[in-house]
Amino acid sequence: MREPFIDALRNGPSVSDAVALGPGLAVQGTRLRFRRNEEIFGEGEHADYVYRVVSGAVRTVRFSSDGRRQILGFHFPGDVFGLDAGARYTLTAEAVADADVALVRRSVIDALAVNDAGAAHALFKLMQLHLGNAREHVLLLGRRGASERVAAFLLKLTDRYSATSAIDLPMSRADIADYLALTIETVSRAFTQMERDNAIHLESARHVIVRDRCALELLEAA
Amino acid sequence: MREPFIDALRNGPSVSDAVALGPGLAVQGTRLRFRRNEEIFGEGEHADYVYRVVSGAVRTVRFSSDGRRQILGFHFPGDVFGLDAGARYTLTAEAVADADVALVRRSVIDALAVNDAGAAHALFKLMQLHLGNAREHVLLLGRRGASERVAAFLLKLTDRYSATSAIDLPMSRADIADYLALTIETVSRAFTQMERDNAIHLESARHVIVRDRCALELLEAA
DNA sequence: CGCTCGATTGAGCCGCGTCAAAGTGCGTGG
DNA sequence: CCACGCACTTTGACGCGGCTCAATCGAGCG
Repeated sequence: MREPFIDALRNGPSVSDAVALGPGLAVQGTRLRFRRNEEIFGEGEHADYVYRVVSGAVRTVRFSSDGRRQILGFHFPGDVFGLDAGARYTLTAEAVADADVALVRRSVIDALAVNDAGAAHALFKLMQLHLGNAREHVLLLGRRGASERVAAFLLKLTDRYSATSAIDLPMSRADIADYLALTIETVSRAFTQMERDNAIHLESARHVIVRDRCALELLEAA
Repeated sequence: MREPFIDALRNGPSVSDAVALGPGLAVQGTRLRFRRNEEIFGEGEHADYVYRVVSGAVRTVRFSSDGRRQILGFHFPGDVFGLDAGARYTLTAEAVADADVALVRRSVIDALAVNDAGAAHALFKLMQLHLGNAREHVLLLGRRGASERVAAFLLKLTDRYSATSAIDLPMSRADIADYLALTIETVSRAFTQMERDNAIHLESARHVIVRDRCALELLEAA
């Protein structure tokens, strides 16, 4: 059993801090830093904490018995993760890039929800959001081809996390592939094809510039 | 805008009834009957009610712009649906077979949650359950071949809804295909192959008997 | 400068989708 | 009760999109 407060010693000093889990839902928490690919919590562990990304990026993952992995979601600054979970986590969370995360004891959250109906409602809203994301993910995997998936992925990133047309990808091609249920080769080919079609420009592998948003939206809908 | 109480007149008499949405979460509600393929609520409508299956079966669906549909889930007696949803439903619910459903005004639920922390917690647990199901669905679509998906589908049905090895399928091959993101032909071939392998016996198209559960589990994990 | 990991590109193959045609069961009406 | 019709299911032939295997390329870092 890992213990985040012990990790705090490994990862550097932790600070007590106000953690805003949602609108009207701020509680006292701790802050931790994780390095690239470091595990934040693992499937099956006691779900004693709820997390929020402060900086960097986090992925939530599940591994199949055959060794394949499926990334359930990427989480960026402001996103909450680990809230879904009963007694134990049902998935693993890892840092995609070096990340600062805030964490709050679940017991604190539970106590707050009992006394504060507004807080309980905020938690419910968060679950709605996560459920909606999971549903979109099902749609993405169920009813779209490779290039449509990649296009949808890029559009989602621009909409949520970037004010400009430039996207910084903190994750590898392997991460993208395991999120979209494709292979790295197929993802790479989709990027290349989009650049040929002048829909995007690959400044580098991890830095994409959206040239023609409409072209991507067309691809996504296909 | 459709109004369930008006539907009630169309569908027959409705009765006021205690509706148990979860452990320690029973409220006064109404009961309605829907016929096979009838719409219970549609994507985009005001989400004024939460539903629970009393008898029969219900599917939740989303349609793509290209006309393809994805079934997000099947709901059987005891299952709650329509709870996820903000102001409006984000998906459509239809009766797979003739179904009795209980419905409760969302305002009643909200009011209950404000005053009763236990009720709020029960609602949260329901959302956790739904989120877990959606995640399993992502895993199913992301990392499994056709026969593995069908095997997983059958096992899920046996585990949840059947005490014996006999499964009554209320849904068509098209429904199964749109849930598993396959074609009806591929689903049909998977069934046939399983029967050849003596894993199941197809008493009829809608009545499956599991002969070798281990074979199915082996297929599922593949 | 060279090593290593990640990304790209290419060739070939396989599983599932597509198209097409029987086959089956069930409800309806004669 | 039987005959018909329609909807659903099954089966077959074939093509294509994405996976596999393999080689090359490129960038970050010691």
